[in-house]
Amino acid sequence: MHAYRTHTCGQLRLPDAGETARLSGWVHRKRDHGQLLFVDLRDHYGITQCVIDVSSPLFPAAEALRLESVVTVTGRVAKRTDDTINPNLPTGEVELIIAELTVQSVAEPLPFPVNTDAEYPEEMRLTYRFLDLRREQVHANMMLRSGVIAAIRRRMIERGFTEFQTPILTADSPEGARPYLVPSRLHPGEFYALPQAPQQFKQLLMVSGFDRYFQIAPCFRDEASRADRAPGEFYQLDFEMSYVTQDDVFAAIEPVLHGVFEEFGRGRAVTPAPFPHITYRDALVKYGTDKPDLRNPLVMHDATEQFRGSGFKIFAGMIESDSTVRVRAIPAPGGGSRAFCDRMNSWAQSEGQPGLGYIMFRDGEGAGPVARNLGPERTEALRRELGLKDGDAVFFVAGTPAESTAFSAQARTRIGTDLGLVEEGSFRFCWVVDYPMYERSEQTGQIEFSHNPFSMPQGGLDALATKDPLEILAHQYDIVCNGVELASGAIRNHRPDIMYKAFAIAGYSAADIETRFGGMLNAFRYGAPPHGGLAPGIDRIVMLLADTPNIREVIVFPMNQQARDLMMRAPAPIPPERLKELHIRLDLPPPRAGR
RNA sequence: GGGGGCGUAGCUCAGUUGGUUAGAGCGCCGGCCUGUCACGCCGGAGGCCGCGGGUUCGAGUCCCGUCGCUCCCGCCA
Repeated sequence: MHAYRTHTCGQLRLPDAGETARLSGWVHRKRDHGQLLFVDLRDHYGITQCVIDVSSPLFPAAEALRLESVVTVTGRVAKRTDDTINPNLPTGEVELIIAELTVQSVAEPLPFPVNTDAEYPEEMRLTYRFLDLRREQVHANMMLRSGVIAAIRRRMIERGFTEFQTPILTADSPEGARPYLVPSRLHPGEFYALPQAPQQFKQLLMVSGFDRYFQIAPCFRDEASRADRAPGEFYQLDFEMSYVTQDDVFAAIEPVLHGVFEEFGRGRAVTPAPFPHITYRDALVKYGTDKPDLRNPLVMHDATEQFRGSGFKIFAGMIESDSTVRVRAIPAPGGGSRAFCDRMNSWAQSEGQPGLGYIMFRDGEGAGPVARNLGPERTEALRRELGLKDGDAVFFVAGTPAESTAFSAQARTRIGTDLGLVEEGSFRFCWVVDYPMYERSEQTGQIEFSHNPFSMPQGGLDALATKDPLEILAHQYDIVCNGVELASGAIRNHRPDIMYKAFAIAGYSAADIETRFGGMLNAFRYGAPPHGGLAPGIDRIVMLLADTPNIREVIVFPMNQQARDLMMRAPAPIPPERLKELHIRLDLPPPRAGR
């Protein structure tokens, strides 16, 4: 008989009754009846009830077992009597009668229980991640993640993509986030950088003629974390294609994402391909964000013209004094009660807003202070434009884009949620397209790239030469699911002449470009195919499928919010002799010292 | 860098307008229990109330500072 097991803890069934079996696993739970003891033994595959009574010489040893100790038990598989079957357990029709018992590893008292789904402080969970990972939900999340990655890989290969491993130790490419730097022992004073994304490598692979590349790619960024953004490192499904238009990229990835979400979505509805397209500009008007959650059916309208010169002096005055002010109307079907409107208004005030204006529709006309001041004609025009009826309401958010766009998005979410309009149990995808190539920095007032400097501007060199930079759109797109930005991508700029011009507009000299992107730019001088791609975030995909807002629930060994690995204790100081070998001396005091 | 929330037993939490000896559930230790499956019953141990300072006759509670965790803004093409 095998030293450790003949079956897993999830394997035994009624037909095995009468056989002798050996199981190994963790003591999940014990139920001690004094002269009769049940031990639930758990491994990766499941739980099997083992039983022993006082007639056995092993009984005292079994009674003394600690939760989470690792044991091997051998014995006869017995059919349970009808009244003791556990229908909640796949192995619940049988139990193992313990005849031999070996403790392989003793567990000390646990810092927190493993056999519950209760919530525990993250600090504790991360410090003892190996215990946390034994818990059912977290364990299942990691299996989900592994399955998703395997399915992605299979589907990409089926579609003719080739997987490559691009370098981890590479050059700093200072166009985006702060990189992690790695000192070079062989080259004093010089540093490698960890890639923020394999961006330049994947473009170089297109220039190298491989046509279709992908990688489950680790990416490193030394930036602050968020609940949905891991600090330090994360993974992307990075891919790139040659001789493609934007629509070709969409058509290539939609079936992969749709298929993966169908495969792992446990019956939740998935937007059928082709996914809808929304321009960046439209998204801001209709949803107040470029990450719209389409499960919420509410679509905002620009109501600026209805308020211009109207009797509702607050908005009319704002519109008059600042030409960028917009009034957004958020329809609220079924929201036409005083109680609901007051509640939304109080909520807006609790968010630091002056309030949330509204019109209620009843008896064929608008009610409330806004309607009174606006007058029946404009009110009726609004009602018709928004398709509202008696019992409905419309809310208004006014202001410049900078001060009101984000709040309008919050209000749309709040109103849709409170009215119970948000669809549940579904994945709603869309493409957000036509991002602006440039924007004006709010801090410096300078023109800068709004999204990705590698994007091809729509209209090419001609557009760069003739148009107002702020009017130029890029072949740049995002894919959004349920309000989560899953990926950004672009048709790339593969023409050195257009690159020089594009960077010049953002204030970079030719020498800057040579320094920063010289490797890739040089490659473009020897025949570069038009190409483009996308990079969906693996962690975000698994978060959506696992239905968790916290990215650490889908990463096997995550760091905490301060980018510390509490289990492995990283980062950590380095002994002086190691630093010396790396030609590094720590001269500067820590930022907080000496206060 | 900035803002919000939290910090009481190993864990989850309660703790009144500031008032005697800071509680409960789970876990741990001991006892009882032969059909449970979150087994049940009885008992016990376990606390610098994050840390420092202040107000007060008296602080878990109020004030100031600080540290830690977390969420958000900045940041993340």
